[in-house]
Amino acid sequence: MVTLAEVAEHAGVSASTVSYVLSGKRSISTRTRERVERSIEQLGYHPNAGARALASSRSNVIALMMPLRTDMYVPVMMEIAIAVATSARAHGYDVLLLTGDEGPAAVRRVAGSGLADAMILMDVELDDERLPLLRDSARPAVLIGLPSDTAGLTCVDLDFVATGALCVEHLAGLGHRDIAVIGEAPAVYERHTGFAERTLEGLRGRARDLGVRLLHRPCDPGYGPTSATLARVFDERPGTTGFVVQNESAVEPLLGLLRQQGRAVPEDVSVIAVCPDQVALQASVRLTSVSIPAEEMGRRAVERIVAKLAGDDADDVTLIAPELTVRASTGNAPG
Amino acid sequence: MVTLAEVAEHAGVSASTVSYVLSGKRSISTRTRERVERSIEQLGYHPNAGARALASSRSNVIALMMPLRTDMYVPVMMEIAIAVATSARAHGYDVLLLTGDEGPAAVRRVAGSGLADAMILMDVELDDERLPLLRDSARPAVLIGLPSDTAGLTCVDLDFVATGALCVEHLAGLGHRDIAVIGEAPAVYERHTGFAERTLEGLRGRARDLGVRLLHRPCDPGYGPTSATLARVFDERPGTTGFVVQNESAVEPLLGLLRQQGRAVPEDVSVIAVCPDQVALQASVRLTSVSIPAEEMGRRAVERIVAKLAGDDADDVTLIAPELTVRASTGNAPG
DNA sequence: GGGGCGAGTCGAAGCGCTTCGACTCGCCCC
DNA sequence: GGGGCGAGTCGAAGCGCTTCGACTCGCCCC
Repeated sequence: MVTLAEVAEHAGVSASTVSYVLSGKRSISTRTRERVERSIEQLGYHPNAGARALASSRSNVIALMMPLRTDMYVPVMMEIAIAVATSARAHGYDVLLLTGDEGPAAVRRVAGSGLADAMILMDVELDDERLPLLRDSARPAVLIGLPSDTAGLTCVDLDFVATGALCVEHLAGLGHRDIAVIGEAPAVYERHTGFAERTLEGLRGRARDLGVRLLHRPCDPGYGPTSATLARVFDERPGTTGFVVQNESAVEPLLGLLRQQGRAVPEDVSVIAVCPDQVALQASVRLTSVSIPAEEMGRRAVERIVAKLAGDDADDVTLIAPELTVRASTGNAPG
Repeated sequence: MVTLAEVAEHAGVSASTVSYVLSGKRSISTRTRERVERSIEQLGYHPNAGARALASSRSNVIALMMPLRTDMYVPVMMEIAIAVATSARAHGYDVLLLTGDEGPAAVRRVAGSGLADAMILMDVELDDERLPLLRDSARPAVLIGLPSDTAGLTCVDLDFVATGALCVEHLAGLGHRDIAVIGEAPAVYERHTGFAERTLEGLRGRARDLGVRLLHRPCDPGYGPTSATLARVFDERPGTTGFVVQNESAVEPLLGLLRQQGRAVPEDVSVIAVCPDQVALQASVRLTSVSIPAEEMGRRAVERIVAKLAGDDADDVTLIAPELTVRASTGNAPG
């Protein structure tokens, strides 16, 4: 391993000068800077991360806490993770991958050891057990998701309440009076996952405002559960003409089942999904959807973290406004 | 931040004694050890990661290089990543998340800076540009995937050649003489991704041996491309009765399309998939499949890395034998 | 009863950086 | 012409650990 001292010797300057060339914290003459840069290049020098962290008390690492479970929104999680990693690198940070199963202990460990300067948390529950620790911690944190009480926290999320409202509005505007919601797996609601609860809140609120009947049914992933859920819906509300789907793995099964039952989309039944654009476009009917801006969520979270590490200590909630794209799966209610 | 020196003072011992309690590298009396452990507990001490890395030249971090692209096997990638993170923690390591877009530069940076002690690489191409660097590097590395030339490298992968062979064998054994392969996206083959090419090799080889006709068609993700690919297949080979699907996003569309065409599965057409068990079980027909053991791949990669970090410097290739599970989507060829 | 040995503990050095204070030197200004 | 100032550079200290050598002490053995 090449050290800074070796670079200094090679360039004929002191170690501190090399350090200042690297950090730019003091002015260096062009002549010296170029000489040092040439030595760095020639020797293939990379600053030792541990030494740098120890001396500066900055690791230049951001921890990302991902859910361990893979029962929901896998592509969204993955896209967020990749966006976080990519944006972090663009700001000079690396990303440490933590899984949610370590829980609060991971927060303590990472904060205490200086492994990371800050953390980003995904899969936030309404009353998440990691929150008290984050509020106390000296290290900045950003949540991707929204707990019940956001006081003292910085959050980035899609505005899922508005998302739910938007879906009902769109369907109601087309004349649908009986709307069914195919939701996430029951387990997702049982642990009070923020986005699922908030979407429901938005759906119900607007349905009430507009005098539309709303039936919500959680749905385990896959064809079988979707089929059972659909049967139950038509059993309880035979007049259902509008569907809101917030469950990626139910999308294609639902479309296939409706086709089999001879219900045309959108002539007989309208379907709107809350999902990434990619899913909406790859389905067998091009879906009207509210997109989940995973890349933007990851990127914005990193931007907030970087700002906080640079001294901005405001806590705030960034809600991304939902965008509804009308495609081929929604139309006027029949009759 | 609490330091080791503060723990030492609190416990009334020297700093080195605390260090030896932590590492267990020298014997410590039970009395002293318990006193130190109590102080650590009471003060909430966490060793500083940077200082530890600097002094020991070990970061206890494993770098995981993931593909940036999300055009294939997202759930598999995600499951591997989670398995790597979980197993790494079980062995006392943390995981640094790198994306593939930094390429060889990332390998140099991580190795040179001591950010990580070792690395795991995913999404390996047959002639991957990162390989020469890995062969030279002093730091251990494990590939999840298989390049053309494995000399000087340690790899873990499903035996995709055997996987391909197994699929053809199963269908041929049921009397199918015309088999079509719905493959990954064209881009996956264009960049010579190891697993895709190897599966094809296995499929073709065994088809030749058994005198079965094989038609391979790459397929972009989604319903539209699957539909077009299927039409092309039946156009070129109207007698096709067996399908091998190695493309997760084509599975449900394919089943739906066959149903629409009035082709019963498995009475008229047999379908076998190469995919995680979860996908096979959630499809509209319970699929006969060769499973992709993502969790095992991630775990084994970590085990090999940990062994190498402990001094085992053997290079070897771990090929996981494929397992075929017969479910409801394959049966005797018609007629 | 003295020598040797292992268990247990300590002190100091060193890992490779950053950063602070101090120094030199040339220029500009009154 | 002397004082002040900013640009440019250096040396030393210090960040919080690990690890090596050395020391003490009690026990066991011949």
